[in-house]
Amino acid sequence: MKNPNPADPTDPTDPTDSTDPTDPAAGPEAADPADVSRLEIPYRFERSHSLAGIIAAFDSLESGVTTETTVSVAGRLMLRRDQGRIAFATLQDVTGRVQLFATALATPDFEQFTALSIGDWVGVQGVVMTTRRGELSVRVDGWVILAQAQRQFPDKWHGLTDPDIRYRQRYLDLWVTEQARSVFMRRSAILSCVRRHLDAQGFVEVETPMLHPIPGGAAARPFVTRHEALSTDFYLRIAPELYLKRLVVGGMERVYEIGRVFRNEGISTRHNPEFTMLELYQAYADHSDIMELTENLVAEVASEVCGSTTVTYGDREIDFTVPWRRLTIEQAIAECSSLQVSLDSPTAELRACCESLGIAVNTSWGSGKMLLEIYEKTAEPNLWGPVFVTDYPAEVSPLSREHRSRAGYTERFEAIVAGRELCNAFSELVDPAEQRSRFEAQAALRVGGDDEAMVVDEDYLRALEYGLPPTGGLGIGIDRLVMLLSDTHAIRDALLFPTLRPDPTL
RNA sequence: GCGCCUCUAGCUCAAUUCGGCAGAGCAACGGACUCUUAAUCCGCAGGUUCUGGGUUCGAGUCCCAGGGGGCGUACCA
Repeated sequence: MKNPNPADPTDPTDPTDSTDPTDPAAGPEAADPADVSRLEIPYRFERSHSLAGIIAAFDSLESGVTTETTVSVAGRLMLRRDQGRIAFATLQDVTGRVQLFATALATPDFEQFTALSIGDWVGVQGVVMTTRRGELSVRVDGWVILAQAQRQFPDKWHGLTDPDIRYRQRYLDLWVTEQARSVFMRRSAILSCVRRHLDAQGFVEVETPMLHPIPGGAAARPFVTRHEALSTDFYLRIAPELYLKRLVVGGMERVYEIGRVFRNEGISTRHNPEFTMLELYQAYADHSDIMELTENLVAEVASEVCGSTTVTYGDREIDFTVPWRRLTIEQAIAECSSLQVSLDSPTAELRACCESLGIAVNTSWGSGKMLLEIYEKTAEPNLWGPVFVTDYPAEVSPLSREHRSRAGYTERFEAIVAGRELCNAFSELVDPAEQRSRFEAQAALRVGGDDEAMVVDEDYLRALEYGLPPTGGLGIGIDRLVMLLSDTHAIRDALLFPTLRPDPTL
């Protein structure tokens, strides 16, 4: 540490030099010895321990012990208990809280220390000790102010409850809402765990464009933006899928991307206009391989991040232990509603079924779309899971390969957990001619007014014509995974800065 | 987008069915206090009651319009 005593009286930059109230030459401006705003802010501070690190290292210290170990710590002052000639304060950093113990004898500029405000950032250096009551503390043998809180912090006990302030001023929420801190630390742990597992299996992380000349890879309304130099509109990507499969054509046999995708659709407890998607593609694999990969990945992440493959979600438990259950769409419908329907059912029967469920049937819908709607209405919200729902109709799966033994179906599956889709995956459609006709069917829907239908991507078709080997692909909504593994029920609680209407008062 | 609910001090909340002087705790500020744990005690200050209209002798409260947020719903992952 360059400057072991931040308040060293021999240090020419010591801020206390300029705040001597007895110095008549200082004039009226030097009136208040406790005015912290006059202290100089250093350019760096060398820290020896995080606060959790202090707790871990001195866990078993008995009451009333003063060690000979000097540490330096930093964080925000969150509580202060002045006691005359001594003072206690609670220092907090992202890892935890430790008490500071200051005395008029041991602490330089004691008066200024007790004038610190709640929320001020301080760096403290001193010996580790326990108080008579046994509270692990750092004695303030030296200290510097690292930043002033010029605005008042929220109530030290109640914190923030207004969701609007919590999301708009996340920088405050993170200090006063313990749960918010833990969710975001866990989110970070989940992401690094996912990457570690995929890397270990030989997957390569890649980055593909976010500005797409043609929106593709999903059915969603895109955001449009403009590149001035090229005089061209671009779309913010709604999925990286088609670029990742181009990379498999290019010989990158196992690729994944974790990144933001953008969909110009509604905001709800489960939807944010920008969200994080994991997509991966594995050459030579089919949907069964991807199912195994998915359940193993999620179970391992749960185990490492939550300590168990069984986690609590709301008032129930989710057991991610492998293998997960598998159900075809028809089986899922039958189990949840006792309706017996499939692609083989007469169209009139499917239509009647939709109408009795209150689903407004569009004339452009085929049997596949009606079957999917029936599934989404009757089964999906009632499946607790985790369960793989398989064999989606080709009509609603324009990028999936036909089922090897069931005509009209594809080798596509979704994992359903807590009544919601966690992932979407399939044996990839590799036949360029078939892909062209699926795109054209989508384009026809688009002409019919469906502005979420896909458009023909000629370059992607050209790539397929060079040859895409058998490939399995997977997309996982990372935000939803974070929600499931952190027991949060609104996506904005899993996002540091959820999309909000701009504050009209700013 | 639609429906319902909500907005009071920096923060958390009060303000008597059905309209009658806008208040408390914490924080801040001044003071006391050598082992506190949301420290305690004394004192002081703090308001465009989201905004704009209206009804009324009188509006935080009732009505209308607008704004922010929440929940549900639709699209969607």
